[in-house]
Amino acid sequence: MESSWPESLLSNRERVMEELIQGRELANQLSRAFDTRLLVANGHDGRSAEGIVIKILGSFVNTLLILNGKESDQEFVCNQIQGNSRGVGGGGSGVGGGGSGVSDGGSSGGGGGAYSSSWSANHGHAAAIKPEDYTEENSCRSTSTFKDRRGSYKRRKTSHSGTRDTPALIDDGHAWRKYGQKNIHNAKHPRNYFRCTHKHDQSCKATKHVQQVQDHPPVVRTTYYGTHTCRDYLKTSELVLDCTSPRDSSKFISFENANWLTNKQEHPFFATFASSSVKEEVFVKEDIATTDHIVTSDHNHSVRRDHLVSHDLAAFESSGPMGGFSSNIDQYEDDNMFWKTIESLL
DNA sequence: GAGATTTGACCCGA
DNA sequence: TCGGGTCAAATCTC
Repeated sequence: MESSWPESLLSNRERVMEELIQGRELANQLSRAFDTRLLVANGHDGRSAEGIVIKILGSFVNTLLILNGKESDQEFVCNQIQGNSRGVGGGGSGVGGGGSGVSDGGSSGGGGGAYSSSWSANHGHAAAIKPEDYTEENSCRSTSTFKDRRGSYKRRKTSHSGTRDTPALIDDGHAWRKYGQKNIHNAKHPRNYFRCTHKHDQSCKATKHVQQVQDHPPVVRTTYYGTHTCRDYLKTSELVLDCTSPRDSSKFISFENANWLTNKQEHPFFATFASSSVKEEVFVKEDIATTDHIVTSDHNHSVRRDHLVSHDLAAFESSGPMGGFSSNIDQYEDDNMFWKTIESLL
């Protein structure tokens, strides 16, 4: 089989594999630690977990840099992460933080979640509601005045993008603003309605509905509608490894809540470690329809990174400074063998 | 004072 | 007609 990988990447394959294997090992360690609650039971203060998480991040960062033809030093990467994780732990703002932004309750320490398969099928479809639909003519019928336009909207049709069940409200990396709450017929808990904070300034059509559907154990169902068309570099960045055939879907790794204002000019990748969030989350999605693996820690870290590997090609819109990453990797999509190996590792 | 949340009103589709 | 989705004024929080 002739590989389409360039020589530089071929020579780095082993290193990539080593990094990924190491990352997997570290992730397993962390997973075991949380699963058995050893961190608490043994009186750990969380720093051991932090170290593991940092190593995992460093390993994946190394992998990505290698893939991008850049050398890296894991120790340096870890230092970058640790450096930014100090002195910020108590605060936090933006999505999920205390203060501004819809925080999804700010209770992101829950843990696992699962997307419905419909996410993949529908993600990337714009919401049925379009700005041009909101004309005076069709949105303000009857006797409503210009000031009193409550309820004047065009109801969505089929823009359902996916659902996610989690034990608690989670921070999905986007800035949401609550715009409504309704008691639902035959439902124990009210449904909360959120829209993207950038609905108006960037015409982002993404919305979501959040409703607790179960008490014991608590299950919160988040239903997403539409896709984000906003560019919030202050809070969100996404890194994609769009490297398999469309049939096999994609892998993308997102680093969310990145502060692109910090050093972004010099190296946008490392700029992602300048976050000021309070949560740390490693989210590896193997297959939306089958298996989810989520490892979440919530011990007052300043680093919050989502590593999301999904099968949704359309999910990632080459956004912001990370766009080049995707294009660099795209050309190697024929090498399924290698990426299947990576996939199995992840 | 700015931005987020609450809450009742209004509209649409089934 | 009813249930659900959205709007927007009022209120709250920082």
